[in-house]
Amino acid sequence: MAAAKQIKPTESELEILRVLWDKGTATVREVHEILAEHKDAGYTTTLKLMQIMFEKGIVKRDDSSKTHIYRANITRENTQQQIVGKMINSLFGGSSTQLVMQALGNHAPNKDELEEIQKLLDNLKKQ
Amino acid sequence: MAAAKQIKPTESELEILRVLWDKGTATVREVHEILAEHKDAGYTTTLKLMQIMFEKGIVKRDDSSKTHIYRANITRENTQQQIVGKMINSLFGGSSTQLVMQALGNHAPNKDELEEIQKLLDNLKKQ
DNA sequence: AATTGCTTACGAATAAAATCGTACCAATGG
DNA sequence: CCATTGGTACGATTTTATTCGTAAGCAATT
Repeated sequence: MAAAKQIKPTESELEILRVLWDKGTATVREVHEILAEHKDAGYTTTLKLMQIMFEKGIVKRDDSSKTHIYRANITRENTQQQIVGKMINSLFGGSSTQLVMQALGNHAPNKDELEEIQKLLDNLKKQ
Repeated sequence: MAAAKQIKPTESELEILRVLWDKGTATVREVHEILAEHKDAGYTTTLKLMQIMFEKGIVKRDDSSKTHIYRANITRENTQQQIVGKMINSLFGGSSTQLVMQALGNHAPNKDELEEIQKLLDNLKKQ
């Protein structure tokens, strides 16, 4: 198995990744339009960031036509795992439970979600 | 009520805060000794960071004697909430459930912890 | 009184991230 | 054919975070 990539996207890179994860593929302009709704930075800034991400291997791109088409090269799941893991260690003294309590306490889920969590919990209990 | 502080500690600042949260109060040297176990940076680096944190209001200090005594000026709970909240939005599309599943799935808690989570879950279900 | 050791203060260097201006290229429409 | 439009490339600047060297104060010890 290939060594796990130990890549740590910056805050801005994460914003871009979110768009790519949602859309699957996107051009710089598409990404930029979406980011611009909430953030204000010029087009070339987004472009440059995506170029840097390409150099780092965080995204792939198809440059066969003039307008390049980007896609994420790391999965949402892996990135989540990476970041959550680090946060558990740095903020919750290594206890995932503490994190879970914090998350549930402050952002209560609805009925369906509660059920889902219950199921996972039941599974964990069996082991 | 005073407006909630929207302070975002950096990575290094978080390391220092962890020590202060654990110990309650500490001198620069004490903090530094602990950090130095895992990280390698000079004493004045830690000092400077703590001075900056003081300017930002992240920590308080008692400078009545030569060796200043520091303590955190933001709570662990608030900071956790802040950071977890942001992560839920930026990485999990606003769904705390997704974060919880991720955390539990990859860092399974032990029996006692499972019970604790179960209790919280039961409480949430009642509402 | 001089030396040593521990402290804070603080400017400055370095590193990393984000931003933007400008050049340049290709396709398109007049 | 030329101007316009929309794209990439890329150097330079700005901003933020981190690191450290050096000065200066103070107290204890020689």
